[in-house]
Formats: sequence, structure tokens, C-alpha cells
Amino acid sequence: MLPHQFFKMLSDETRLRCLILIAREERVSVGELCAALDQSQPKISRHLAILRQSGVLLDQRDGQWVYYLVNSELPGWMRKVIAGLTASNCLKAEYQQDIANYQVATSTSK
Amino acid sequence: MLPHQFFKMLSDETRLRCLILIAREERVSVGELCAALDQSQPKISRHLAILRQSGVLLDQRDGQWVYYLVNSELPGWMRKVIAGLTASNCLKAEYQQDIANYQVATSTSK
DNA sequence: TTAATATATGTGGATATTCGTATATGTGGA
DNA sequence: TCCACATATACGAATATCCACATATATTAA
Repeated sequence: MLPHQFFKMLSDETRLRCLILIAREERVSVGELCAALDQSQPKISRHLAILRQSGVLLDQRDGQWVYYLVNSELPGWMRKVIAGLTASNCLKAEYQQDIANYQVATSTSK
Repeated sequence: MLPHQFFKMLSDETRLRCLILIAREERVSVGELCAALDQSQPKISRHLAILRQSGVLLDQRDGQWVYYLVNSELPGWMRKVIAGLTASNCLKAEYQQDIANYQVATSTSK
């Protein structure tokens, strides 16, 4: 994948929020993403499909649920960008709420 | 600027090539960019305007010429992404030709 | 002022993106 | 098998993006 194509993946806010949450939490289901981002299921599913088809994410079915995770075989420069997004303290404020929502959702349901 | 907005700046190939060349060469004029990328002047100018209006690039007029440079006051996470683009050896192959063209153009004209 | 060069922008058309809504598919339990 | 739940996709509409072409603006020199 060419760099500008990778950046196009990250240029949609919903896709970026999905990717950041998945990168931080390792493995997140579609339903959990819908709850954490407070977005409709078709919307989340469509954006996950784009990230999956481009090879950025992988999916694992587990019964009724489908979990998404970051492809561990991405080139180094892509992994660096993703790591920068999840690590950078500057960004945390923007998407912290998603992580908080995810943690509330998973702690109460598990 | 929010992260996804910054990535949208990088999601167009022409914009990305401009940014990489400017980041590497510090200060590049519109005409030099047109020559290096082999693209029309209105096309280059319009993409530079987008990068300027978003604050990623600054412009400096010098007589008839306008030079563009990377805004040195960008947040750290943006600078890291740009540095990753110019440094990464993986990427060089993709955009090396632009740099070679630029060097030919500037060495023969100066 | 006029011409030449460099850069910026207006306009319209082609294409791409995103979304809501509806529906299809897949899975497990009764 | 039938139903409920989770996820995926088809479709059309609204919007955004990108481009080529034409033209406007800015600067310099004559």
C-alpha cells in the first residue's frame, strides 16, 4: 500500500477512532466499537470492512461475534504511525472518551 | 487540527509528494515543484494552498517566486509523521524521482 | 505603462466518499 | 426448524474531492 493510500484510511474520523481503540485494546468486537464510539452498526461495520480490505486490520470470528485487530505484519512505517497515535499524550484527550466507554462496556458485561 | 484532518492532507498523492519534497529540501518554489513532480501549475498551486490554509506549510514570497516550507511550529506528533516520511528508507523508492528531478532542475538553473 | 513571468483562483464536470435505511448473511439456542 | 442476536452489504442521496481550462493577480523589467 502506498503511503497516501494508508493516510486515506486514517482520514476518516470514525475509521481513525476505530483503529486507535483497536490498537490500544488489541482485539475489539464490532458491537463494542459501536458502543464505545456511539455509532450505528452499519456505519462501524462499513469502516471496518475498508480497514480490513486494505490489510490494516484482521478479523477473527468467535461465535456470533467478530473481533478486529491490527495486522501484525504491517510495514514498519505504518506501525510507527499507529504507535504514534496510541502513544502520543497530545492525542489522548481527543479519543480518551472512546477508551473510557469501551472499558465501562466490557467491565460491566464481563 | 485534529488527527484525521491532518491525515486527509496526506491522503492525496500530489499533496504528499509536495510535502515530502519540501520537508527534505527545506524551501521549494511552486515552479520547482511543478518541474519535480511533472504536474501542472494550477494543480500544484491548489494543493499547496490547501496545505498552507491548514497550517502545515508556510509560504515566503521572494520577488516573483513563492517558496513553501514546513511550518516549524507544528505539534510534535505531526512532525514525527513527516519525519517518518522523509527518513524511512522504505518510502524513498516511491518518491526518490521527485527529489532527483528537483536536484537536476536546481543545479542547472543556479 | 506595457509585456513577460510566476503564482493564485473561479468554474463546471467527473468521480469518490459517506451516510441512513433496509435487507441479507451467519451463528447458536430452543 | 424457527427465532433472536451479531455482523455485513446493497442502494440511493447528499456531499466532497479532484481536475482541466480559463482567467485573475503580483512582480519585475523595459
